[in-house]
Amino acid sequence: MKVPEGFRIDLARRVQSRLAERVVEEPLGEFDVVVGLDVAYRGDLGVSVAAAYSVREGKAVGYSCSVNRVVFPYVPTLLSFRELMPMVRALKRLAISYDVVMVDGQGIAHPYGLGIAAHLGVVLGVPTIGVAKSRLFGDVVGDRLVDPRSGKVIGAVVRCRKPLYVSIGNRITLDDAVKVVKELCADSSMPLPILLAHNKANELKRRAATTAFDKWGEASC
DNA sequence: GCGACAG
DNA sequence: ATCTTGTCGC
Repeated sequence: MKVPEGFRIDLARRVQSRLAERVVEEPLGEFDVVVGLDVAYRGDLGVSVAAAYSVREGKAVGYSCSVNRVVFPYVPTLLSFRELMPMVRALKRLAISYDVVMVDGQGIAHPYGLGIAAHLGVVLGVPTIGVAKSRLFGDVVGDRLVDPRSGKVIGAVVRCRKPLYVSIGNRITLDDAVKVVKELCADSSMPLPILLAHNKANELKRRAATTAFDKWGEASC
């Protein structure tokens, strides 16, 4: 799949830069329910899942999903244009309320300061954390990710089984983001909420609907 | 021009 | 991310 005809990458950059200015850094405070978001693919179908995990109860307390036609290719730094809508749709279907959302991808550790976790957080005005399995932007200095242009800290390297690149998405501080991730790193390679979403998405994609798509390319699941 | 590059 | 079964090893 190629970038849609007429898509202006230069304008996409400006949108990212402007939305990045809206990222809010503030303490998270008390929290219980953490939602994990992930998307699995099958051909041109994208299956997104929101998994709600209660720290207090120590178990999953709810799931929601959305099946969508993929409309944009994977392009480093433009992941939002491929996965943001599917993720938002799954999250909006979640019945239970939550305190913070963990997204499989970067927060502000992005060349324009707006990885998918920050993008989703700003658009929905909700607290988000970016948790990536690999690095996109920033220099690794000890256990920190530093912006090579400004020298400012934009993320942290947190070790679960393998190193994870954690950065704030919105309405949280890096210290709180790291605290949340560490607290949910059980024994897997990804924090529990994201792992639950990942597994559920892979389970659902095997029987993804081939019918009932609406005009926006979304189907039930 | 060359190298890097979330999922 | 996805295409893909069994298999070698801690």
